[in-house]
Amino acid sequence: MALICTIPPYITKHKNVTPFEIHKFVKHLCSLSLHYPHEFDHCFKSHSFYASLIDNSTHITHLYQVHNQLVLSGLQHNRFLMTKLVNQSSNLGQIFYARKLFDEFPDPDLFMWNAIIRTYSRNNMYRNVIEMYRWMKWVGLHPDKFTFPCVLKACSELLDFGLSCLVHAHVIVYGFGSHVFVQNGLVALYAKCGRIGMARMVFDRLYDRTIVSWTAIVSGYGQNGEPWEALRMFDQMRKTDVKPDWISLVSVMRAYTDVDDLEQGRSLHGCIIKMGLEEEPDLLISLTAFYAKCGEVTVAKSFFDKMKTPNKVMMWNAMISGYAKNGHAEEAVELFQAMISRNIKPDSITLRSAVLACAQVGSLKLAQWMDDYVRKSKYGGDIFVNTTLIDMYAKCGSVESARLVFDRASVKDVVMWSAMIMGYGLHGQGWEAIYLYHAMKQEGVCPNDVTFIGLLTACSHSGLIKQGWELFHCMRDFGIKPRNEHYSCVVDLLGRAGYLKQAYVFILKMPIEPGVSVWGALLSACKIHRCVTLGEYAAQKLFSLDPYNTGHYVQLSNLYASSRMWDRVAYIRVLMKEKGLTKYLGYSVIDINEKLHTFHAGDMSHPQAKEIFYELQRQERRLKEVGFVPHTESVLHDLNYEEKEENLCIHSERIAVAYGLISTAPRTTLRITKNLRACVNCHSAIKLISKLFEREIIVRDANRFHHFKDGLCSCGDYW
DNA sequence: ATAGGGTTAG
Repeated sequence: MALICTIPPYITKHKNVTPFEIHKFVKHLCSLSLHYPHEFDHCFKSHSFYASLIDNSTHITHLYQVHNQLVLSGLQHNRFLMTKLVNQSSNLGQIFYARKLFDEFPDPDLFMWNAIIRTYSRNNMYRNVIEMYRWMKWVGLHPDKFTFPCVLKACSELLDFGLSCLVHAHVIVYGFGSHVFVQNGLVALYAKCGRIGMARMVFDRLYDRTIVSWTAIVSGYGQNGEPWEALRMFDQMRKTDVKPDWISLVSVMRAYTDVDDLEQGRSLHGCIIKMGLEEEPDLLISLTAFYAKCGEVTVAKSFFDKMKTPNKVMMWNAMISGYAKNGHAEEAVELFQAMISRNIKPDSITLRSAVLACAQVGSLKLAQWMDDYVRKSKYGGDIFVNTTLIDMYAKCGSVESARLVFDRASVKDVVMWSAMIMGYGLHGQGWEAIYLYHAMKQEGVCPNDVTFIGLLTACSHSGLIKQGWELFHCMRDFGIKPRNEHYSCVVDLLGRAGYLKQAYVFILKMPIEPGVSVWGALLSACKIHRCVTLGEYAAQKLFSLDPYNTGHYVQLSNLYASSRMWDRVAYIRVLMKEKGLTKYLGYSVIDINEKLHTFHAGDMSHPQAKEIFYELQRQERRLKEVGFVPHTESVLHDLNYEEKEENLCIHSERIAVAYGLISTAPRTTLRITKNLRACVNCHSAIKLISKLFEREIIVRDANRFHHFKDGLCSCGDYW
């Protein structure tokens, strides 16, 4: 037959056949074979003919046809062709069809088993991988060098260390103790299980290290919080003949991201361009994450915009988390909303980053929207997402909502308990934090260093001096070494109670070098208790440790102001000018009708400015009526503010309060976020306003929350 | 005939 002589070489040898042509050809052959069965015998019995058809098929219907034809030709028990069919089903993502073929095959051999195991591995169905592996051993087959890599991958994804050890034992028993592919799998496996030491041991014993081995160890250190070691290994790799490929560079990029080394990362980016790997989509994601995390959000955004497949969740995640981590919280939220409107499904990491961004925006309305979204998604039970939600609500001013999330979470670990404790601490609810700590121990959860930071902060924010002191000493019972954050809480506690000398002695006895937070706490205490000499000493330490932070100069100036040492106040002003330090501009944000309104000191730019200032005057009159005396010294000399605005005596938080009062129904709680510390004068004024106008007012300043109610503040006038 | 490594992050 002329037809058959011309078509088979074309279809079997030419790789660029379109699916349509195959489809048509198979159909054609099948129909012809019904009419001329004998003429086609030689063709339908040729294995290479079928093999080629299978390899070139691009749609499941092609496979159905080939399978039908195999059955007709009595080849349905041919191991070679049936395995090929399973493999190709796997390539086309047809997991269930692959399994059906496997199940129908009477006596599968090792090839067939490997094919079905690989199918599950490629589709991230790791439980099935293990199930098939166990079954395969049960029927008496020995796993080989093709089985183990898939099984090891499955162990590492399931994070089952016990199972991993068992499989490692099998590797040795079946004689693959020094096979490179299998060993590479072991390196990656131990690294993922957090046993980087074991990973390194396996790696060191490898005598033929490929790029895959190096990538496994570099990424292993990266995943285990040792980016410096990861970079050191990469350096070592470069001294060998092994050439980096794009997958290995993903891990190296991540290490540079973690150590925040913009310069080195940039130079690696240069190498990537030279190697012609810049268009590699997944490497582009790593580059985006790198630039975003290092603060170069514009560069990152340009990569993001270059993205070819706009539904790659990881790219969105890299950009959203990058924005969130660099003070571009609003952009992060906008991008998240853009993602949803484009119908791209966020994953749990997207949600974590978006929630983190909401926490930074500080709007309770936005926080509630985010919470609703999470609850409707399939990540409502995700322990990471819920922990971030707790943190978000606490930072947006509603510790009650944070508690609701905490209570509805079915699984709780240390980090979640700590986040809730930290939330209470932020709001000065020390007793709640301590109750929660006891409840946590009752549940059998062991506290860690972060738990104690939360507890000590809670005690210091609520003035629970004795309790804080006791808790600090409890840390030893859990084998936790105090860090600077812990010490600074204790200094704060002692300072609050007026034990300034004791606080100083406590610092001198610290077994580690006291850091910025410790001296900062001492300076604050000196400001409250007007202790100039010790305060100056603390300030000197701060200036040498953290010379470009304006806040320390402001604190020292406030200390001088509190002691009416105006010449010193003026001197600080000169000092700051000499050092070229500019004062931060203070601003306050209030959320009214789901819109954020930002005010600077003396701000006249708001459309309702007239009404606001009328309200402010009304407030001033009422305050004077009840005998309120402004703390003129701190107002006039508070370096938080621009000079001309100081003269106006109208700080941003007061404007926000005034606007809140005229824009909301009586008794509505006002929630305000301020970028700097609260000033003494505004603090006293708002306390009175909360009583006179019967409003609860919650102000988040740079350090903590102030709950104003009935003329009092939750901070107890110490901050 | 079949294989291995990587990326966001409370």
